Amino acid sequence: MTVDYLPTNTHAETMLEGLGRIKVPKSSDVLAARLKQEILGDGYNLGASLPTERELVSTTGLSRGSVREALRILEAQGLVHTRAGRYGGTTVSQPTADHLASHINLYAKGRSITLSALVEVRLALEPMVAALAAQRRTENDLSNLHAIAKRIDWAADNDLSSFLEENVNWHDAIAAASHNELLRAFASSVSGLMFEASQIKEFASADVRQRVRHAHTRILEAIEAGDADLARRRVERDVQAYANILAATLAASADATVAAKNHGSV
Amino acid sequence: MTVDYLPTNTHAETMLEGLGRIKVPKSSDVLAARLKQEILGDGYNLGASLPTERELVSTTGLSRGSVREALRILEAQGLVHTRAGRYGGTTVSQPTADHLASHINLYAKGRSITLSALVEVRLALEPMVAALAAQRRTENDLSNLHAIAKRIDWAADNDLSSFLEENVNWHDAIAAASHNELLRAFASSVSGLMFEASQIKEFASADVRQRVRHAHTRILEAIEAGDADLARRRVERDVQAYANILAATLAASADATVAAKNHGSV
DNA sequence: CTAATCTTTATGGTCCAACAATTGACTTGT
DNA sequence: ACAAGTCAATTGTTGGACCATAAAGATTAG
Repeated sequence: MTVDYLPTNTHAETMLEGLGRIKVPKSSDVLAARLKQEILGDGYNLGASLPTERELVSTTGLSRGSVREALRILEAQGLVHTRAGRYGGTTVSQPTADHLASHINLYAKGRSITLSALVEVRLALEPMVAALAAQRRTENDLSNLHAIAKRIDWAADNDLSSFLEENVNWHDAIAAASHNELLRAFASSVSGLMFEASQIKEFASADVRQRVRHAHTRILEAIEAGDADLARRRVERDVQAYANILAATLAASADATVAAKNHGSV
Repeated sequence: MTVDYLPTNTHAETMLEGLGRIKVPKSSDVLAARLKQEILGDGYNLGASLPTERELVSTTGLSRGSVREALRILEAQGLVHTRAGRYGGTTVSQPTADHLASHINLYAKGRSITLSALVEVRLALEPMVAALAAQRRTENDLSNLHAIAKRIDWAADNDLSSFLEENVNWHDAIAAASHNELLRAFASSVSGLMFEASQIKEFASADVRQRVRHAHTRILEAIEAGDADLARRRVERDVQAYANILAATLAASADATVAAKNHGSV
């Protein structure tokens, strides 16, 4: 990949005024950007096959290594998927919700987002989620919620770890019932982050667990009844209550952040 | 990278019951995951240098190509940054808000999120953003907002395109004033998506522009006064009004989606 | 002595060529 | 008809070589 550039003429600054630093992009980045453009444009439908690596080599003039690096970039962005073997190759795909959640997690962990900041986001998202869920929940959504509620009831008295885990599933199930994919991705990511934080500190005393179960019951009632406003208010109160307990617990120990601990795979 | 696997013994299914498909991960994925774990763990601080490519080659036993593919993956996730030249190398970095926004955009575009779904998310986020902004805005935040408001006033009567663009800046400035980085990243991404959608369809008649300016004035007043509840209510009304106009416009033309058009660079 | 310039060299960027592993279609045998 | 084996195109991986970049250090000019 040849790039036009001018030799550094230190003396002749008189001309060439408007030139800043000349950045020479990497060939893999250029190819990744071009392919991304074609994928997002109207060139490729979902599941369509991109040219093979060796075809890309011949059409672009780059080496196979550079082509492969470009494809790794696109793969990390969830835009393509590659399969080895004959009739394999690189096909166009959609970024999954897990993909997005993973990037949200990376951002939150990298920035050391505080727990109280997470609560604020949750306070923004979850009431809306519940309201939409009340309007749109299907029978399937409801049976999922009932099943999870049952597991939570069992775990509350037996297994604290799975109690917290099922709690995340609960929130995700409600988010799914909202039938708004973007909202669900946001809400579930935040729930996941809260879950990790809850494992670090030791919330969820027996009393708290009891309150959570009660709140869930009332929220599910509202969603089942299709009462959006009621569901919103109850979730609002629930999250607020959780935030208060959190604040009390944090009163002594300095404000905790979402530490960069373990992470899910992309 | 050697991987233990069993030859496909089609007959002897009697034993080995619980074995599903054995996936053989790519060496670059394995290395990327391991490095990611070390970065997110307590191994590396921000700005710390990873081993050089050639060092990784010798310590991992992989080829340089595989090592570089792993590094491209981490780079696409915003976890590292590489510089060429002596004393260059790979250093640990934080995913930027733009990075996250780019991935959110990819998700939304890939899923063909509807405009009404975007409005729902906005309706969840922006009132909270405004309330927090009212509580926490600094003098700097306010002067930014005033400057943008001025530019919007000018553009409203002259340049429709830059009017819409400054509108995005306005929303981002409020989100910045909330001083909640995660909330800001979410809200700004959604604003950006709405902006693209607004360019496709032709909202923003003269009447709408006038309403927007008036709403902005009243919202800024509330934020400047530090009245969180007032700011929340006014934003709520503003977004709701926008949603209504949108619904009316969409009444005839079938519900539009966020088409996969052009995209910003990661 | 100071400042500009050249040199050095460790590092990432790129290319090439070859072989291994994978996998689904095809062929063959029974 | 079904099972097993063969084939071929494609990604996966490796090794080596060389180029481009950039900052520290050495040299030179004034």
